[in-house]
Amino acid sequence: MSVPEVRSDGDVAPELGSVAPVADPSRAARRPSRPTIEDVARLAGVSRGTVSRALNGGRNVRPAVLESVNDAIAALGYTVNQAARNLARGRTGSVAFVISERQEHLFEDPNWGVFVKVFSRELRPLGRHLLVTTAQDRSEEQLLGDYLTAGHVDGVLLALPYDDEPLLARLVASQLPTVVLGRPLGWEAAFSWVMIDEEEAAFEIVAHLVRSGRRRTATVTGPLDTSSGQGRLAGYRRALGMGYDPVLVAHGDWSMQSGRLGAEQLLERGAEFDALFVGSDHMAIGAMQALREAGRRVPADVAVAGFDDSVAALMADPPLTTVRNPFEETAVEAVRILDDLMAGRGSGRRHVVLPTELVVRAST
Amino acid sequence: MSVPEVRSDGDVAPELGSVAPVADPSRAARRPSRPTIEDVARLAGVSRGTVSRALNGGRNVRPAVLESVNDAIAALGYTVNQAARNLARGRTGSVAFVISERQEHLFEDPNWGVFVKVFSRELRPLGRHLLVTTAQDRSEEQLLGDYLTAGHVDGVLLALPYDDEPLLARLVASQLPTVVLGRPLGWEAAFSWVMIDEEEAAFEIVAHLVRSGRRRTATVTGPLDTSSGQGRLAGYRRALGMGYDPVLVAHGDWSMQSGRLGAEQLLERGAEFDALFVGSDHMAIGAMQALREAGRRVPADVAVAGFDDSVAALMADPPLTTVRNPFEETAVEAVRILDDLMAGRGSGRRHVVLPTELVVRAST
DNA sequence: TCTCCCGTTGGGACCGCTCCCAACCCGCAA
DNA sequence: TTGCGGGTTGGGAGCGGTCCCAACGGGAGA
Repeated sequence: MSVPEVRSDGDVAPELGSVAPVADPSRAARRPSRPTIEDVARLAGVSRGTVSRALNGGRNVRPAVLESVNDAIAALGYTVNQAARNLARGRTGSVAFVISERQEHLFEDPNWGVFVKVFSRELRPLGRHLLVTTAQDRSEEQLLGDYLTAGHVDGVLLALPYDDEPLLARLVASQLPTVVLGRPLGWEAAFSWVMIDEEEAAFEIVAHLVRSGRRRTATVTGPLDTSSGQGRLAGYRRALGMGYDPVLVAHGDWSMQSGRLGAEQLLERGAEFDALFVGSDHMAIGAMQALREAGRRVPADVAVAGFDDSVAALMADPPLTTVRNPFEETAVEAVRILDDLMAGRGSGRRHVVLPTELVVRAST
Repeated sequence: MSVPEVRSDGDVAPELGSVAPVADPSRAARRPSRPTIEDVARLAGVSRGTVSRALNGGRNVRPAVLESVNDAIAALGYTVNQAARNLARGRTGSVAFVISERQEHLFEDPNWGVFVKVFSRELRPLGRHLLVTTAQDRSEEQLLGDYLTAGHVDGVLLALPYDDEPLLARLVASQLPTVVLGRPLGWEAAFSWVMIDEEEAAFEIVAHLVRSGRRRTATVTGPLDTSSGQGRLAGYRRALGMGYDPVLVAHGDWSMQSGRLGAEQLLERGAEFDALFVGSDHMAIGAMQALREAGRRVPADVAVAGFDDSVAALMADPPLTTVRNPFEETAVEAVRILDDLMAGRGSGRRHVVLPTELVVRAST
């Protein structure tokens, strides 16, 4: 796959000069062994059990003892061995972030990078790792399902599911704690999820277009087998009311390229419009390219609005009016819920809807 | 932090209707226990030790026995318990991807998302997890250093280090297997790394500008305390030879905004140029915005070239001429090297330089 | 035929932690 | 003084693997 142009296996730190390089005696250099709970116990003059209690909340440990244990921990630089703890507790210590997308291009979107970042940050204090997994197609999805339900993870954070996701059925059956990012169409009651009110947000941004004097607003939707695609279209439709006209509706798949195609379709079919609401910023940029190539000016001839408030919105020329999608808050909330689920706290599924915000820029 | 607009703690699957919801007896719902190596041994009529051998390469196991063990594994749906294996092997089973960036805006860049994706994909068959960690500032970096060197991970994949990275010193001291993505300035001999020939790539793209008839090529560099920033500037300089003129050089920090500022500086100081090489696609987009606002047309008045061939290059108008940065291959190679390092295979540091490719588009 | 050796195999001894039960201690009511 | 009960504490029994050593068996060489 990769063809190294140059590859030099250098000696061990030759730059050390006259300082004799330390000859490593053991083959698979095992790091100097860490202090264990036993070492802490010995130093603090208590038993393993007491140290363990001290480590886990300190309930039923005398304050004086707790303090001496903590001193010992600090003195030795002790940190708990997660593998041992996980084995003893019967859990795996990791959480999977499942990105069940079939389109490679969705990785272009920096938004999911925010999820990775926030998940890992929020999971760390919970003593859990983030395991990023992806499934490009059905067969990979099958394997992924096997993996997840085989007990390799304690919980699942699921991104952007399609409504026909067979994975959803397996997750439900396996009773694996799961939180869905977005609304799992058709499975709303079976899962906990965190989402935004797509419809309301779309309604507001289209209403903004109407308020600013635009007479006919077209749209390029996201894929309609996603809750986001559906919700945003519904909001568009509600905002236009009687003015809704199917000739003004084209469809895309979230990719920049599909936004371009969508706008081209609208133009080719002779639809007349002076505003365009696009289902995502990425698609909006593609659409603007198509409009420009067709000689339409933005916003003079056509006002363009996107969705998400991703970096792309600022890269566009002119900068895009859009809706801020609270990715960070979504991620934080999802981890919180998942933690409750994994700990067996609370009852049943949790459903959270986060607020969005209209961001007006020069494109409208 | 997040203020849920609506939050309903639903009952347990009320939609099940007349079907009585299963009352969960155990508090912290422990999943049905998985089959263990002991179960496999019993079913296959062999001992634990033999199953273990079969699981780990099957050396010194008779083919017939190996087969019956594999049958038992399949029949039971057995998968190894990583926590137990890690405990027994004295390893943690995870690898940290350290993003030691101070600028939040670097998360905008979808490039590092590619790293996350490829790392997790490549690490899975090695039985290791990817732990994504970040450090925004020095104090976080301190904590991160504590964490890494406390034995929580078996290896480190380090992204985009600055030359003053105190983290580098700690990693060297701790002897933690580490692979750097990019060249660790001043620490080249102390680490293994995977990089591209920044200088050569920059040389080629600037030479392309010169070849296409441009007389004066300016540049907006990346931060000069990074190897990428330095290397790309060096290539620019070498390509211009005698024509190098400091007045044509401005500096940025990889962000789109800094690209804009860099171009503005060049214009303000009255530098004359008909071509502009920008250190990254993101910065190039910012620079193009500044040029356009100053009334310069791209590419008619000024040809603009970027670097990385990220999605942004295609979002630009016109699409950017750039250099393809082989992120995926870099990630694959880095994991391969890290695996060798962690296993104690090979000797010393490894240094790999991957090839790049000039991508010519409409901006030049 | 009798060693010797090597490929196989079984099973004991951990790895480092949590969980749980029994023992202990001490204050307070009878 | 004795009995009782609850907060503390110690330590045994795993959790599910790997590793290593001893035992076994059979073919090759003496």
